[in-house]
Amino acid sequence: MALPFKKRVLIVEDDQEIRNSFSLIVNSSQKFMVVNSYGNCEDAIENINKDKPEIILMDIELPGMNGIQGTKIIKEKSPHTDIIMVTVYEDSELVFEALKAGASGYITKSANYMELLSALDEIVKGGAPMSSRIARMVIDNFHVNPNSPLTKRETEILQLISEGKTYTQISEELFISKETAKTHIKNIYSKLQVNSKSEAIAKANLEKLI
Amino acid sequence: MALPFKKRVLIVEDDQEIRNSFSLIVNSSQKFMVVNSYGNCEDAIENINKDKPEIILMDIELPGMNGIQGTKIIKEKSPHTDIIMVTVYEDSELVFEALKAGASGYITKSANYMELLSALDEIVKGGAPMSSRIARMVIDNFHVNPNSPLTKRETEILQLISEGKTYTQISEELFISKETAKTHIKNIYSKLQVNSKSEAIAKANLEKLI
DNA sequence: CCGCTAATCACGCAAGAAGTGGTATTAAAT
DNA sequence: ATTTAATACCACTTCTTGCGTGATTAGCGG
Repeated sequence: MALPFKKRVLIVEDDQEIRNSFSLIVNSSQKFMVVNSYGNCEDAIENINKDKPEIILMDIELPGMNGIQGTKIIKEKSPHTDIIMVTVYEDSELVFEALKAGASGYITKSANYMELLSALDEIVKGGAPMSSRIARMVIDNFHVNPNSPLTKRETEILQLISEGKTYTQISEELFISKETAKTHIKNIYSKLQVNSKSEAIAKANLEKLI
Repeated sequence: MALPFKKRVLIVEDDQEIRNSFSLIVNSSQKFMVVNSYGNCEDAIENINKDKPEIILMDIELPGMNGIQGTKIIKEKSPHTDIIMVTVYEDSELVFEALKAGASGYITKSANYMELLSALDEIVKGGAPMSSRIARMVIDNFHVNPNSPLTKRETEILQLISEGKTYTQISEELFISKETAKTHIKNIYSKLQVNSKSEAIAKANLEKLI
């Protein structure tokens, strides 16, 4: 393997021991090299244009700015850097926040030698390394509730509401009168116990009705 | 391994050859057995309570009802059956539709012996087998656009709008006057080129602004 | 220091959209 | 035969939006 083309990896992790152990593992590979490591996001952000990492292993719990906030800022400054979160928690809120912030992978600190390197490989080949549990969490998040209280027509209309359509547009699109659209929407509101379009959308997303 | 505890696998696939080859592979494993295989969803749905599969390998392109529609119906009738889509396409629309319908995995027909069995293993241990590209596609879907045209405050307000809040609620929650909330919302509308809350939500989701 | 942007606050008025509360008919499904 | 889903209309109220205008304060970068 051609040495000059090793992928540049940056580590952001406040625990010195973990930092060292990860560095050793990454550097042991023919394909990767650690360009730098920091104990906080602020330093990493400051030096991002100098370090030019292609991949960052990012802790979430950090002194000062946390890893999720840091991920957002780094992705703004360096959009093509892939970030893998490395954390002890598999808490669903944190996972989704991290993914929204721009993370492309999510592994736990218990990752061993092989798991860490295969996560890096996975990133390089355009994938998204995740533990089984995270993968399932993410996929489950897409699932639409099959036990919706809404009828087919109501769901159809709720869908159009979520696309930002007005009463008039909905009625035109479905070839029904505006009054009928209103009736359906009234029924949707009463079933979902809401009283506005945006509340209906919020509830629909929350309960995965669309 | 205890034979009576083999996991029950059902195959829905219209190509006889693929059906046979998948059957052979699955049956070759100590951990899985093919309980039945069908060339269309209709037959699979009809016999679902008799076959009692724990896992279904489901094709998408099928004569009659397609695999996505079939997945929806099967998940209604048998919520605990895990469904893995097996298809030639990795088209993003189809993938997301399949996941919304209730699929827990997504592999391609080119999957070999090992890939197929490890997908089944992955499902059994509560994961979500996917190819690298699909995993990335799914994760990318979470990423929030870091180049939003909106200011921090406007994003904050857009967030509240998406939660179904009224002008009054927004102003109360942010300790600002109703008039100020209106001003911000007007600015949001002009930046997003929309003219209602629900359109703003739609655009925000589309462009991943929140 | 100056200029810009963001964030805040405020008023008014008209038109249209949305929401509330009824009633009612028809077809399909059970 | 009864219920559910889908359709439609009316009347009335309230909220939202469009358009315009103006002003203050804080913070940032040149």
